[in-house]
Amino acid sequence: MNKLYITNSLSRQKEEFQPLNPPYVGMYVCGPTVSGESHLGHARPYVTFDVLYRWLMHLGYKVRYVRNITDAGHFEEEGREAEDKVGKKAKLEQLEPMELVQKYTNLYHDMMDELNCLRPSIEPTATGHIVEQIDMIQEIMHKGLAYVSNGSVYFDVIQYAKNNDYGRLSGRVLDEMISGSRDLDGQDEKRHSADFALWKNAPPEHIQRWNSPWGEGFPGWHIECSAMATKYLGAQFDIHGGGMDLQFPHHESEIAQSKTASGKEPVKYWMHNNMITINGRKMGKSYNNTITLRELFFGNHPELKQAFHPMVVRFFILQTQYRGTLDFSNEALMAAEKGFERLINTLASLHNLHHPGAITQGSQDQEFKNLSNALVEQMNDDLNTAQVIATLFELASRFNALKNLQTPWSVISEDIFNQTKSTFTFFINDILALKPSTLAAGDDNALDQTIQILIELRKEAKAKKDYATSDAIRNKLINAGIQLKDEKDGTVSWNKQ
RNA sequence: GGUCGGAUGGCCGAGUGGCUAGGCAGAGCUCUGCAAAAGCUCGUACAGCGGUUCGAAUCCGCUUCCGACCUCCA
Repeated sequence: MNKLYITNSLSRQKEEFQPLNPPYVGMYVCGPTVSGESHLGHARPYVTFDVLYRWLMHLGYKVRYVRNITDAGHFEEEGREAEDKVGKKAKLEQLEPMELVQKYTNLYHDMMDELNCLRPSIEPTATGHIVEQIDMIQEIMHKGLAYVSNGSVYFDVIQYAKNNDYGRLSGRVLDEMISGSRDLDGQDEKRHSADFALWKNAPPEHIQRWNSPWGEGFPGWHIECSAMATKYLGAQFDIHGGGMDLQFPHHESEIAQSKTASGKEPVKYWMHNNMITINGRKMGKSYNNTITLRELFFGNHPELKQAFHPMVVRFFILQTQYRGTLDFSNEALMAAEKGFERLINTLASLHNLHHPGAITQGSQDQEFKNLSNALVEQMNDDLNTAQVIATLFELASRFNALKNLQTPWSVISEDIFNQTKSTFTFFINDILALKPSTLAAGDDNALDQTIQILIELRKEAKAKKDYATSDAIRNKLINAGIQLKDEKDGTVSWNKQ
């Protein structure tokens, strides 16, 4: 498979990826609502689409990656107590909305850095695009698919559905949604329960409010993504990503808005990552079962037996293909940690492993080549990072065997070795983007030189068969967090525990 | 209630008709002064019941259980 295939939620099938305007690719991913701290569940889409972003660039595409920051309050509009999340929290904490939003935005950025996610090309904020949102709402009104009610503006889903397939993305049938909808207690300003807000009139106590042709208010839940995606990627773009829980109503409504405004199908490929579960249930605010990324990284949570390094978390996420659910547990994370360390240790030792030369044809050259090729095919097959990692482990075993002289060098030619080594390194460093979690030898020159002195002393003791001294040096270093390893070739390496 | 998706060895997770991923844990072996690391070998799993087929974890039907969405949610 030389071409990239991705599962398009629109067709529910794997489709060959063909950009609208190669080599350019426009990719929009729904970002966080910065009214609270990012939790483990949030990490999944950002890691997933970070890998996609990296892979697309590797394939030679020029990618504009847009990921929004939702800093305008979304609200429980059908609940009795409609409320602005950002506004409410701000009052509780006695903070300015902007201050609160800034705090959580900063935290979010820090966590993304920890997870080694590349920053997007553009990171637009909802509050920074009120004008664009109002413009789009007016365009929709001109098209006759929105109406004003008590200072709010609603999208007329019934009217839209007469000429469009509302429900195509999420596999819903409008009639069933109508019959299955709940009693709304007559508080409804909407003509129909399926309609959704484009603009909401702001009650007096609402902190975030902007002037609009319909009075003071704030934008509806879905309009920001339509407006900002259109602004930065055009009326039609290639990829729109996000969590599966956003498929309906958020993305379905986004399509309706954008399509109404521009007359065009906005997105060619919709991609949705599955949820992270905990004890079999989706991790989410409404379930009160979230573990924030900070808690995870520091081990500050009753559910956690220990802290987990961000790279372990990234590895854990990538061990599953993005469309499957991923169940959190301490045991699963700890297993991931062990595996991750093995892979990273191999990578580190590979850096200093060189082919002895003089072998132009190895008995297993073909196998090494097949494994390298498999990595590419597995990425192209809907980003199957689970298989990629499995293949990397197979390569790791082979490299370790070569390093420890458990396999003769005759199995591999110099060329193939160098190629495979570079592919292996590239996939870990640049595609999966996993960084060593521990300080490798050499990163700290002073420490390394200090330890080299101790290694020398121990070597002298060993030469005199003074094992009491040599073992004492090693054991004391272990207590200090430094592990010495006697390598097969007589050298001694070390790493931090 | 409606719509959709799952059920894989002790655990996590790949795999859409035959070639029985991978990781973690476990057992054994090799290497080693001892460690650590590493390599090799082993366990032969696919919710249940039927069916299609020469052959099914993989296709079809039924049953049981679980989850997601339908309301803010990555």
